[in-house]
Amino acid sequence: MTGTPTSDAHGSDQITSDSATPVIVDWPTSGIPGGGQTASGHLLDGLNPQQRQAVEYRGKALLIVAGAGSGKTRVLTHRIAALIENREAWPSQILAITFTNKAAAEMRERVEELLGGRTEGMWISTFHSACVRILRREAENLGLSKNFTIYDSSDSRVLLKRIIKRNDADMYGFTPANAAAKISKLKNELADADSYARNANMSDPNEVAFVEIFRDYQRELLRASAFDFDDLIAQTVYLFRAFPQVAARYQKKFRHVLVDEYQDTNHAQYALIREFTRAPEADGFLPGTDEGASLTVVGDSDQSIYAFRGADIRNIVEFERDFTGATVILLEQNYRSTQNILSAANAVIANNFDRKDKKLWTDIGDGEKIIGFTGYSGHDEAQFVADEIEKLHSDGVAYGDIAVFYRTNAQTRALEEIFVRSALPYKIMGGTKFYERAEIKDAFAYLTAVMNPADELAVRRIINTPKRGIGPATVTQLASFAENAETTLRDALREASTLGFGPKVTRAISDVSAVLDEASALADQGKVSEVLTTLMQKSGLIDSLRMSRDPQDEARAENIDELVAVTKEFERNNPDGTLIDFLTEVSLVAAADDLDDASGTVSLMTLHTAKGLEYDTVFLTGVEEDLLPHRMSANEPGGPSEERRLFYVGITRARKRLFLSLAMTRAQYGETAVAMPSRYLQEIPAELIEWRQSPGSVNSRGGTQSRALNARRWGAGSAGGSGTDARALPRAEKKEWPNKVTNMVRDNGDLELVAGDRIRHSDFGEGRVQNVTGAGTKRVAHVQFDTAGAKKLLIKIAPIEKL
DNA sequence: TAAGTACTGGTTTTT
DNA sequence: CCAGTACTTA
Repeated sequence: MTGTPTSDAHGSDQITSDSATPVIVDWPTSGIPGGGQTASGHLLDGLNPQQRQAVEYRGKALLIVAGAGSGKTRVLTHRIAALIENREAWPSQILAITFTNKAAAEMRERVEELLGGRTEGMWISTFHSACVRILRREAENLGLSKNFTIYDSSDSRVLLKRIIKRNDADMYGFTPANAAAKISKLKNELADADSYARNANMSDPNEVAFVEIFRDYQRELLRASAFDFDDLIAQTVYLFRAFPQVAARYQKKFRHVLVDEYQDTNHAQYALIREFTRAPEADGFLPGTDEGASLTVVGDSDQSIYAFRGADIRNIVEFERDFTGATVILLEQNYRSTQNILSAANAVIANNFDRKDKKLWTDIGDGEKIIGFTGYSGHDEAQFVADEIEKLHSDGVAYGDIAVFYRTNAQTRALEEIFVRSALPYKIMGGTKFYERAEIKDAFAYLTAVMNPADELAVRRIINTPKRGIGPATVTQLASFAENAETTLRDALREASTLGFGPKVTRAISDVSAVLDEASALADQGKVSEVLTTLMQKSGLIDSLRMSRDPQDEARAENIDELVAVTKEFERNNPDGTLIDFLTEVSLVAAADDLDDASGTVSLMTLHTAKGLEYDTVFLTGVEEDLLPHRMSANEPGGPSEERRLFYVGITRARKRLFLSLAMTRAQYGETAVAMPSRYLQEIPAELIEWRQSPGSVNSRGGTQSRALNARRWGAGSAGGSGTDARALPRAEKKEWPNKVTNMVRDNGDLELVAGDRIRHSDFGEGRVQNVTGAGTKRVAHVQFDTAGAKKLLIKIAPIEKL
């Protein structure tokens, strides 16, 4: 222990309170390569020479260029474990930063496994969580509330919408979405309204309007004591720069900083890393003798897919220049995929110019060929995916080892419809749907209003939810009263009786105010779930949903019950957790629950979400122009290259089997449009793909002769040959394809089916029921169709009739 | 003020 | 196709 008065004065005991960790000035962080090699011996077992080097290297800066599947997480976790095991660092001196919550959770788990616990005090988190932690801890030193709210992008847009309207800036073509994008971009560059204004052409009214919006936006955030996602990073950087003694505490604490997915860091994140690894300044009491922390970054510029969000590929390309004396280690051996899959990936990515040539290789053999399929429509494609999954499953492949990828979330609709019909268990990953539902956001707004009364956005959201007769006019009056009295909207509610509203309105306002006060008192004693239930009951929200005659409101009430269950779960996991902790977690960890219950189900996700994951079998769907590359990025500089990397990321997720599929027509905005095969498809050597149905053999009018030939040729080789070929003829006669599943019979009610029944299905024609399994609404009919092969159908919603 | 209707326009990826 | 919006009416 340094035990100096200074560290106490600055509360550094707070930082290290989780253990008796000394803030050691002369801790041996570097220059002792191999110190205690024996101790980490088992940590080197099974590593190849490059991986081993990456684990053992000790120096100020290390860049590990890790190709897809080359074991980077393994290297990173082993490196951390070795540092601890060799007593080169305490757990609390480690800061490991990942890009997603999922990656952080996985890393923690694996380090824990290697060390048998002993990760107490280690910071393994995302950029955003780490920054929130620091900002909450330091907020009060800076005159900010530590109860600040974190605005997600939709909150930002709501706020911007009001500002734009107020400023009449829509005249200049500003929308909440484009203003938010522009502001986000600037914040990622560590620019603020003033610095932007200095460089902007202020004779352009457009620019003036924007600067105005930016300023107002930031002012409103401050007034509400709120940070948006980008602020979390940028404000932490500002904090460190403005208060070197605060920065020094963290610089002394963290001796080893490790950053995953370094290619996806933006400028603000880069600056933050620089701050963390800077040598701490003398703080007036202690000399600034310490060296900066050692930095390890892992990345692969071929997997940079977040440039659209400000990720700066130069951060990784210029790493050696930025950090003098840096060492670079290259990991090229792939332990994940078959050679066929890697060859396809290598061939595709080779088309990106200005990249360092890098070739993934494996010694596990060629494996199966990539399978290609072209459907008539998105539904046809989805049916293919479902059929193949069923086939694999009956061959013993677990659903949990299968994933389906797509470029845009809109593509899930067709997949979902077919999967539900086919009774395939699936889970959509990363779709933060639950937390985006209106009723859930309402519930959060109540909690937020309790935690941070200054948050006007939250108060506005709940003030008339449920409807209590407080209309926009009343809200505007309240807000302008607050503005004039230089107080908050929340406080204005308390003054309602003095503001001359009608008795009914006044009463309604005071009631809301009282409910918030009551909950606030409760919040001081902990128990998030009690705060929530109180709010939901006394505000009348839950009752209004239960009483409603809108059948959907029943489900909404259930969602709120579900949220209460989430808070209880939170209390179990965090006995000391406060309301602040809960709200922080949910605003930052929208999709972390994906980890646990995804087993036993097929995983559906976007290509972006897929990064960092791997599956035995991968279906990469919608490999079409305008989708991949997406039409929005096709014309942007660097767009097609980034989309190619996205494709590359998708391909390299597959361990054993890769399916590439596309459709000739794709439904969008309710209309069907003709789709073209993606340009990237032809970058894959033809001999690597076995086409079940190639793009050339299908045209948009339906089946063709060549298609039939083709289908027979490939169909003979594939197991069963059930679906695809046989459907060619009946389908070709149809004028329209079944791309509007929603319009069909959705509810067969209690249609009774037993083995032996004949049925007719709108797509598959006639067939005989073999078997019925499941119960209630989940009854599934196993049907042998005359022409379309065997299918599983969810009886309740399948478009079928009994004959 | 609230509820209901007609209409628009927008649609990439995410912490 | 959908959500969100503007406009009507009670």
